[in-house]
Amino acid sequence: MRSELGVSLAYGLLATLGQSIVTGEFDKTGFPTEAELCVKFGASRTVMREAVKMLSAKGLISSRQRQGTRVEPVENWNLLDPDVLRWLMERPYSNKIFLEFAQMRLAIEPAAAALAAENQDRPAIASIREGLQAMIDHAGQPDLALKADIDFHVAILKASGNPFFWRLKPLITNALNLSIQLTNKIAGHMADIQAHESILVAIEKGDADTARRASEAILVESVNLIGKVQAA
Amino acid sequence: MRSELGVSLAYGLLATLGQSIVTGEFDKTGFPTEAELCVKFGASRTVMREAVKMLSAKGLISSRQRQGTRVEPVENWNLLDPDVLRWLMERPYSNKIFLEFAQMRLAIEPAAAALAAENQDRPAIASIREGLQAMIDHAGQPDLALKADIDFHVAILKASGNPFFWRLKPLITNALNLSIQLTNKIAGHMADIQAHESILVAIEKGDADTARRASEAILVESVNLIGKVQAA
DNA sequence: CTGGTTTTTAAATAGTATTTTTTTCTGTAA
DNA sequence: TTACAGAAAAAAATACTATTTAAAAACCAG
Repeated sequence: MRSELGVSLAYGLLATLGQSIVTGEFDKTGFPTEAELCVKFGASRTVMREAVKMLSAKGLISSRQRQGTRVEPVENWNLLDPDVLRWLMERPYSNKIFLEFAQMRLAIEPAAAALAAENQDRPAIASIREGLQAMIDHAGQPDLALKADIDFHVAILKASGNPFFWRLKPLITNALNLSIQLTNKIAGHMADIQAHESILVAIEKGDADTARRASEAILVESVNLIGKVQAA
Repeated sequence: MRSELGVSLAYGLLATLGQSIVTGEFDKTGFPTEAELCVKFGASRTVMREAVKMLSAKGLISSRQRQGTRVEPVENWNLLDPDVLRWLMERPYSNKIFLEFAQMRLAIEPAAAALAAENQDRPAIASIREGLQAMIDHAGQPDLALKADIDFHVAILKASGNPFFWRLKPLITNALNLSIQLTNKIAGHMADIQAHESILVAIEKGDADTARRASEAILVESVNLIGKVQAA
């Protein structure tokens, strides 16, 4: 049996099961046995075991012989996994996690901006500028502007030269897609081009402190905005 | 065939293959085919495929039909995965990654300390104090002091109340084990108890700014120390 | 450049091994 | 005779093996 979406069967099951778990579908009934899952999804045991292994690698479940497979408590879920975070953000009643995510960005991105100013990786800084230019060029087209906004922020992570920051790219890309849409929805809010530009200018000048503060300014604004959305 | 170490066969293979990949063992020869791996490790195809699936979930390899399995470029490896980071830190010539890791801590931990001061989660703050007390009590015993030091830092992440910070626990625990040993080795250096205590006091008082600065002080010191080790 | 061949992973199928819980049995002491 | 402790057996679930078929992509012959 082939999956409908072009992805492999195992990855299709991974997504289906992952979403079910974060929405609490197995909270009461407990997680099914391998055999039950195979029947339910019409997949072979081999494929099902691969999917289960990947879910347990993400911290969502754990399996033990004779005891079966159990959903792990939420605090063991790997929020830093892009899939896990997306599943969580897509489910209903996910307001809190948007705020917590914004708090984490507030720790990461100003530090990355400061490092980028020190690091002076010219090609990487050029892609920050490209992101900003795309934001300006597509100001009227929400989808393209969203993508450009994300590119801008991710390019700063790259320019920091620190692979730990750069590694957050898939996480941030994924989450910003949902996060920016949320803030734009309520207030008719649009990204502040000037604020973004002032980060870039500081990085280009090699002024780490100013870059840090400019990044902080945008993110504090973002945290406040999400707080407002939640109140509404 | 059962594994020697009590871990499951798939997890044993995961570790063996993961370490081989980060030390560059397959750089020249290319990654073996499933069949070759099965022969080499005497495992069944199913188990081998589970291990390969987990490695690809960590970004180290990718598989495509007919093309075989390939080692991904380093920038695709998931450094935020505790296993991947440990494998990288344990291999020779890993100095750079220690510095980069310290830079990331410098972004995260002061922010977590500030949030902890605002959050005032009493039980969590109590465990920070327990960590500090253990550092004092076991000052003469390197192993216990190391563990206490780690407990202290991790407890701050917990006290922040932000699950993204808390999620870094396995990563930080793993990496600090190797990192603190590195800094202690060279200089005959010991953890600075007073500096640690000043973070705790600020958190207890609810003074976010002071907590942030105290945490920064320790980590800047740590970054410098690692820089010195590299010079040596 | 086209169509078949080959290679390699993807998936399915069936069965064995192992572990751990639960139940049942049994022997002994009150 | 009953109660209980401990041992033995059964059962349930995952862990693992072995093999086969399918599909995709590269390769090669014509």
